[in-house]
Order: sequence, then structure tokens, then C-alpha cells
Amino acid sequence: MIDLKAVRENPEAVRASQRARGEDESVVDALLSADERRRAAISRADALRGEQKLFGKQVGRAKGEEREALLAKGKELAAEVKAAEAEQHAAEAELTELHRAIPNVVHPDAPEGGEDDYVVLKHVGEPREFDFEPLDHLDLGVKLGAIDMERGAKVSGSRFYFLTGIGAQLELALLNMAASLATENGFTLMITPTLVRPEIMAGTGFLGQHASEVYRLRDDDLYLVGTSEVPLAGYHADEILDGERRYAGWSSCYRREAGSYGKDTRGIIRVHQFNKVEMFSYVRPEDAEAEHARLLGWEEEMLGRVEVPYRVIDTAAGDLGTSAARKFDCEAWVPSQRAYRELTSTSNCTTFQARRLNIRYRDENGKPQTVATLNGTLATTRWIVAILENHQMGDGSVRVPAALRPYLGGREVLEPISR
RNA sequence: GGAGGGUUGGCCGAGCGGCUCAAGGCACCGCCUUGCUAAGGCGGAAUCGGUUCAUCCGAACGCGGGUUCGAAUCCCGCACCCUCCA
Repeated sequence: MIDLKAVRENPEAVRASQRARGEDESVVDALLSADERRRAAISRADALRGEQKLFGKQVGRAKGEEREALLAKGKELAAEVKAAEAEQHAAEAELTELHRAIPNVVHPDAPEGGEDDYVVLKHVGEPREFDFEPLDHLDLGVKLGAIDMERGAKVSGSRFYFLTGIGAQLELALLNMAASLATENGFTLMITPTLVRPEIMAGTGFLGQHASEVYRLRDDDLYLVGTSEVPLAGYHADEILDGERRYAGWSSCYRREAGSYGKDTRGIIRVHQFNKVEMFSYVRPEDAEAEHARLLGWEEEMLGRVEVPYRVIDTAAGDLGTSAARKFDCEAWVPSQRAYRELTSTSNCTTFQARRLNIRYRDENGKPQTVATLNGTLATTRWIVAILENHQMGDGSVRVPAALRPYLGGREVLEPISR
């Protein structure tokens, strides 16, 4: 949820944010008038309750006939209080509904527009020139005995796969390298639940416009997470923290990929289930932007270690998630597609998630304040695509980036299996 | 699936219809005492909302209803946690 006080003080900033996202700005005025009604209702109910409270004390002391008269008056008061409270609850419910529907206020420097309106911040590394026709990751993966899509489909359906042999080892190596980098930099490694309660899923902002992306277990009223951001955000729900926290979550991630029929149907680029190591930070709001830059820095360090060319983009407002104020993606060069594809994504959610999940810290005066939350990717299954394709050697073998070798028992080359 | 027990402030924990505007302790913040450490004394704040320049008012004892002039306390639902049984 966005900060109501900030909306009152500067409604135009929120309207501008809605415009930048390409969304309805009239909700801001609806919100303000609901807020007005709520505050009026609270004042009325408060005053009546105060009266009733004083009155109750008189009754306690009164005797005989006087008491009878007071009791009658008290009944009337009680009815009035009840009505005023009902009004208050209705006004609050109305406000909350509007309030929850509004996405986070976008950062003023985030580009306006939709998916294609991103701004490229920089390129790192040059796409390699091949003196042979490069294979795509699936052809390579099959030759290496690393990926089995057909049996994935047999067992679980489309967009499911098995990582086999060296493929499974490669993924573990990659995720372990990410976990090492995270712990070296002060993150606490976490293996998280992947099924969460509705209020946690709602709190992280995934049940808004992107609800159709989320798997739901109706029989148990639980949701399968699309990222460990969800359990890591929920980890400190309803708590008051005494300092900043950094976690690296390792989990499987589940996505329905509704509406992406026909897109990326080949290989493991877009799948229903994958693994990920995700950074998650709780910091003071004034430190959030600096933290965002740090998260991006660690993502780039990972990309440097696997030696793939990439670019960094500043995602446009319309392509931000509900919770994000700003988002940077790192996109790696995928030779078979001659295109950059997203490998990491880091979002500054400012106080949006924390306000919903009621996560606070104590400031220097001991007053509870809402924290800011941020997240960013360190490695996912999809990275295998970029690694295989960029480091292929023409005979179907793949060079292992030097930094990854210690996590693969020192292996320098992945060789095709003989049939 | 069945049977019990529980849910009170940052934490522990008392309270079971109006001396609770939630005791007491821990932790926290001041001040004082003791040469340092450890400890002790006195005081304070504490959660949410409304309002104000400081104030004041209201709410809050898992959540939602009900009984009552008045509910942490009584009644009814629900959720969650724990233990035991299958």
C-alpha cells in the first residue's frame, strides 16, 4: 500500500505515477474522498464513544430511581454508538479496498510507458562472433545429456523439463556460486517454504493484476510462490526490526505463464518451475536507493563470473510490478536469438510491501517506522541458457567459465555424451 | 479424521463484568548512587487512529458477531499455534 499521508500532502505525485504506468489517475481522488469520509466517521464515533464511557461511570455510582433513568438514557447512547461504529467500519472498508488497489508510486526517474519503453543504461561485454553456426541451448543441452524436455512433458506437461546429469550439476554449481557470493557479502542464506498463506501472497503484491500468474491450491487455501521474495517478505511480517536485514533465498519457483501461449516454447527459457537464488533486503527507506544500486552490483558480479555479455535496462513504469517503484533488469546476450534476454531483475519496493505486511523498524527516537524492501536475482535455471550458448565451442562442447569450475569439481569443459 | 490446551504491549506474564485509562518483570531512554566492572535507586516512554504548535480524545487483550448502561473478563462462530490419539 502506498503512504496515505503522502497522498494527502501531494496527490499530484500519485496521479503522475498512475499516468506513467498508463493507469487510471481518477482513483487518487476517489481515495482522497474515501479518506475524508473515513476520518469524519472516526471523529463522530470517537466523540460518541467518549460520551458513552463517561456515562457508564455515572451508572456505576448511581442508585435507585436515578439509576433507572440513567440506564434508559444509556440504552439510547449505546444504539447511537453502534450506528456510528457501523458507519466507521463501512468507511474504513471502502478506503482499504481503494487503497489496496493502487500500485506503488513509481520513482520519478523511471521511464514512462510500457514494456518497450525501457532505457538501456549500459552494455557490458561484446556479443561473441562465431566462426560456426551456433546451436541453441536445447540442442546443446540434448547433446550434453543435460536437458530432457520430452520426458518433462510426458510427466508434467508442456513447459516442464528434467535437468539430467551434467545439467543438474551445472544448475547446482550455479546456484551454489550465487549462494557463496551472497554469504560472502553478508546475506543470510535461507531455504524457504514455497507454499504460502493468502495474506502473505497478497502482502507482497502478487495477487493484483498478475494474480493469474500464481498457482493456487484451492483445497488448502495456499499459493505456490513464483519467487522466494514472497516468503522472505513474509518472514518478518508483523514485526518490528532493530536493524537492516539481508537474506538470500534459495527456492523452487512456480509460474503459470498464463497468456504466454506460443512464446518461448523451446527449451528452458520460459518454464512453469525453476530454481532461483534471490536477494532480499530490509532497509530504512532513506537507504533504499543505495541498496538498490548494491543489489544491481551483486547481480552484475554474478554475470561477470559466468562471462556472458549483457546489458542493464531501467524498466518503464508500465512494466513494473504492483509493488515496485523502480526496477533494473540485466539481460544476457542469447546468440541463437540474437537478442538480450532477462537473467536478473532487481526491484525497489520502497515501503509498499512492508506497509501491507506490517514490517517496521525503530528510528533513533524509538518510534516504529515502516521499512523498505528490495529484491534481486542472483541466479536462476534460465542462466544455463546463456552459459551454454555463449560458451559453446563448435563441436557441441561447452567451456565452463573459470569462476564456476570450483563448483563443478574443477571441470573446464562439458563434453557431448556419446551415443 | 478425533480429543484436549492455548492466543494479553518489543518479549515474558497477571488479570476471568465497573479501583485495568492492562499489574509486575525483562529489554529501552533519562537522572542519581557506588572509584572501574557488576549492581542498585528514582523517573519516563512504549501499539494503532483522529486531532493539535505543545495537547487532547478514541481504539486495541487472535479475528468476527452477540449479551450488557458497561466486556480482556460471559455467550456463539471462525482462524492460527501446541500436545496427544488414529
